[in-house]
Amino acid sequence: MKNKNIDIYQIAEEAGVSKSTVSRVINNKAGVKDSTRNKVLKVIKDLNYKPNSSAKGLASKKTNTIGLAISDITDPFFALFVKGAETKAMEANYNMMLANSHWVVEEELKCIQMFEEGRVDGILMISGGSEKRLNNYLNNLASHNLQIVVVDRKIDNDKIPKLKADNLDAGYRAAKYLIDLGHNKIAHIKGEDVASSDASRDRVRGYKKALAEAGIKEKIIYPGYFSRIEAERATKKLLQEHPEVTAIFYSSDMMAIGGLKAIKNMGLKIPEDISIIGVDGIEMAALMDPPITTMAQPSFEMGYQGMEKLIKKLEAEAVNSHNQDIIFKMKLIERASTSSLS
Amino acid sequence: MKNKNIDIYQIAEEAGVSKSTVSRVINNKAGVKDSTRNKVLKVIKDLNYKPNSSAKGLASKKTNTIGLAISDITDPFFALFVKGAETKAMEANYNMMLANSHWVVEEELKCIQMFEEGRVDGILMISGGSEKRLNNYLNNLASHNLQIVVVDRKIDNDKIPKLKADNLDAGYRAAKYLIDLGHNKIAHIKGEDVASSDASRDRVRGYKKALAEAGIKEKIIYPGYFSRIEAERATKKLLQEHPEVTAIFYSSDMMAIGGLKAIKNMGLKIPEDISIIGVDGIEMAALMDPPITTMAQPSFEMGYQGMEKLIKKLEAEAVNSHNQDIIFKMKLIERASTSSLS
DNA sequence: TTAATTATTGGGACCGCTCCCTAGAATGAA
DNA sequence: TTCATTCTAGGGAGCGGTCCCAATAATTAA
Repeated sequence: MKNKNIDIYQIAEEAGVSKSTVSRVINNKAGVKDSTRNKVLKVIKDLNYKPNSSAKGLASKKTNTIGLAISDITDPFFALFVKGAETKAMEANYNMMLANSHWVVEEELKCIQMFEEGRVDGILMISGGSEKRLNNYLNNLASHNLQIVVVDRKIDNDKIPKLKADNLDAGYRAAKYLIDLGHNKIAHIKGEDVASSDASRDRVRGYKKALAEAGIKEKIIYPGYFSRIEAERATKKLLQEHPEVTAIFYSSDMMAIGGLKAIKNMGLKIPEDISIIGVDGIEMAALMDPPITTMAQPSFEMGYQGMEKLIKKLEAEAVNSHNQDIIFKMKLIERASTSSLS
Repeated sequence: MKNKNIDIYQIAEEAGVSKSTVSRVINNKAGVKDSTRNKVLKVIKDLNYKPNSSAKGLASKKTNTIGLAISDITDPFFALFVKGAETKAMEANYNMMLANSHWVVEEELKCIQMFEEGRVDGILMISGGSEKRLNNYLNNLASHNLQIVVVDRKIDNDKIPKLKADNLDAGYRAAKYLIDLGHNKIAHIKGEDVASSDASRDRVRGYKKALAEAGIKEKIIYPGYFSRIEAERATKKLLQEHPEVTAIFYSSDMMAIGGLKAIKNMGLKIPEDISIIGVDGIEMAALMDPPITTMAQPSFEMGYQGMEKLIKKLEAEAVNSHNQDIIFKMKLIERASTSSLS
């Protein structure tokens, strides 16, 4: 019933050459007379032959696919990241396996394990999980010969290149921006409460640094857990407990959006009464009323370059020059949610 | 230098059995004494052995991965769809390859071709491309033994199960809802201009049907190309040319969001002056000011069930009962962007 | 207890492709 | 024209599993 797929032997026979020659042609290797090559190429085309990737992978130990592990594809930041990674992968003729960890470490682990079965040549991972598992990655890299590139993750292994946004700088500049506008009662809604997100922690540090530099003593920080809903609640609480606040720096745009709602609901005006600024640069922030000022991350670029670096490592083998980390600066996008203190 | 991966032979030797027995254990097949099984299992665990998927794929003609072809991962609707599909895949222990076609047919084709190299057991595809390529899918399914499930795509092949949202019904109910609110000057911003999107076309038909039923003669339709920006423009034009309009039905939430901006910019109020309703049910629509009423698609569910059907087909082989199509009804979510005509 | 069954294992032929090694063809030098 | 070189092309041994079939061990029936 099932249609047998054509294999390299059939091409060889049809073209009147050996499978070795066909293999050379497929892989574009030297040592084949042009006339022979063309003949084979024609047969391949005519029969619509597609080399079996499992066989190829088995024989060559190269699958030409890379595994991408992320936390949540519905998060606009990740989505853009994936798009960037995918774009580069396509360009370089790589396939991409996607695994969503839904923010839970167990699933993250499950993903990596799937990748370990020799399905991929390398792994690009971006996630904000706990540090505890880092050992595993070390292990994986060591025991299996998988190349790994991580994004926004602290890991102590110089074989693993790291890309990251400069979160400290982003936090610093966001707060500084508010300060320069004349604010001095500046609150911060941070991401995580516990120490599981480097990004959040660094942004908090940046915020503190800017305030310290400006001689502002009071640091008002509430946790928003990177959740819009939580941030909405936190904002309400914050504003009740600190009615003197005139500006809020949110560790993500989604949280800023939640905050915006809370602020409006309290009858306050943005930016007249409260200025708000977020982080991420997702499209949604620009569509709010008012559009929200933000520190934008180059998500697409991060995905693209992460994939690029991974592929380079894969293809360059020994060259160790590909192991330096890449730091991305965020970009301030001024919109109508912030204004100077009048 | 490279660490040789352990293979089935090493497990066999270590456990003092043959590779056949190890294979049986791995695949959980009957005919192995419990004591033997446990012994092998222990060795596998101790050595952290992971069967090579390429070898497995080659020998068994089963990769346990499915290919997902979508148009744009950064579109919230697709993202949720992917999440649903991914969730089901994980549950069933399948891997997922992701391919983004960026809305261009050429890339869509490229994706399929990658999938054809025996990397996947089946393809789940959702896209609004042109019909012209359908032949290819027929071909692919016929010549290679790939299972295919399509979403929101018209294709004349009863071997290919189709899932789709009931777009006609959605268009009908959206318009009907507006009519029931007392509106009778109802415009529609449709998706595509050309005949390339079934979804858009069906929604237009539903809109027309509702108006016809209500005895409303004048049908005001402008193209919005499923683009926020375009819809913003179209809305402006529409309102200039038809100032009598009191309600607009957009073929997508993103377009409704664009429209909302245009309407506000023209100094009109929503819903006092103009009621608007979208389609999709993306989170963003709920966050606008005012929150936008919409016909929500069960995107996650569609992804989940699409994947489920595909996997069932894969594992049931001959059983043809898995070929019926699945139709999803959309759900009206009333929000503040619509109100009755006063 | 012994023959007849049945439950467990081992052996070996592929799966479709890569790659090393060798043989034969073509080309160039002497 | 002959011999040394350089090109091309073919042969065959894996890669790490699956799976059918035969062999051996354990059970059961007679």
